[in-house]
Amino acid sequence: MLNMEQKIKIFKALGNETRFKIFKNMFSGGYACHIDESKSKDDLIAQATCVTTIADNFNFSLPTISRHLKELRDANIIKMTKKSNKIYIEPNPQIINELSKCFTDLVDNYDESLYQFDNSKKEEK
Amino acid sequence: MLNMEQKIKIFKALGNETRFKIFKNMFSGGYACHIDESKSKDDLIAQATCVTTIADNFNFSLPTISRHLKELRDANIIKMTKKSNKIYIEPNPQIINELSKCFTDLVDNYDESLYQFDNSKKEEK
DNA sequence: TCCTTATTTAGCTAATTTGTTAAATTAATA
DNA sequence: TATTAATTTAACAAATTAGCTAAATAAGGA
Repeated sequence: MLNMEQKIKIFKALGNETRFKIFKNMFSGGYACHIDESKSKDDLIAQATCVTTIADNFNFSLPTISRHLKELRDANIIKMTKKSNKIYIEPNPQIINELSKCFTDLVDNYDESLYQFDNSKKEEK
Repeated sequence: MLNMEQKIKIFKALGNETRFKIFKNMFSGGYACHIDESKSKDDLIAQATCVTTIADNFNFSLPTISRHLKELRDANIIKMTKKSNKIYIEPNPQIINELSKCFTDLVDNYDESLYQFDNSKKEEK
């Protein structure tokens, strides 16, 4: 389960246009490429991409993108794995699933709290 | 459907501790109170709370909380309704449901894109 | 070993955010 | 009508964020 601090970190990370785009592209396969042909195609690392590849998609300097990636990593949204002199980046779907669950829980609890005041609404569920 | 700009606005809004707490309390009923006894109990406005009540829960000045609430409203996370000289505040569960759906969609799409590389994983679903 | 590639760190500036208090606005109430 | 209550706006300061370039680090290849 995510604690409040972790959730806020995730929101902060995704509340910036550049980081949000990286995140989105990451998950929708925008950067995905099979870099290491010697590796099996189900090897996530081989499919993932590196800092420079991501930076090429933006008009910002490499160090700037590097720092954005660090923030996404600190928020646990992406995983970064060093392999030789490159860093391979993968999304972390688990954390997004958890976050999604937090939201639905919150709304479900809210719906329930409304029923305390109004029993007629129970039928709508 | 939420566009990118709207999503980023929501993340930015929730990426601040004070605003996150307001949001959380809002949904978990922390501030909920039946203010207007003359109104039906299923009247959301009557159950909602006002700016000063929320500010009482924080060690920040009223204008500061007022501005935080404005940001939550601009992100469509809460609704603010003026009634006489008070502003009644309710959460907007719809937007949170939508956001939650965006996340699950993203993860689902990501999972699918993985299956393109590895058919053996399809059974796990 | 020297050069190249990939990435991060350091040091800096500009922009944005977050807080403050004081003043303005709006509506209810005495 | 004068006062009080609820809220926002304005003007400002401090902290944080987001960008840059230059330098440092780490690994691979000639």
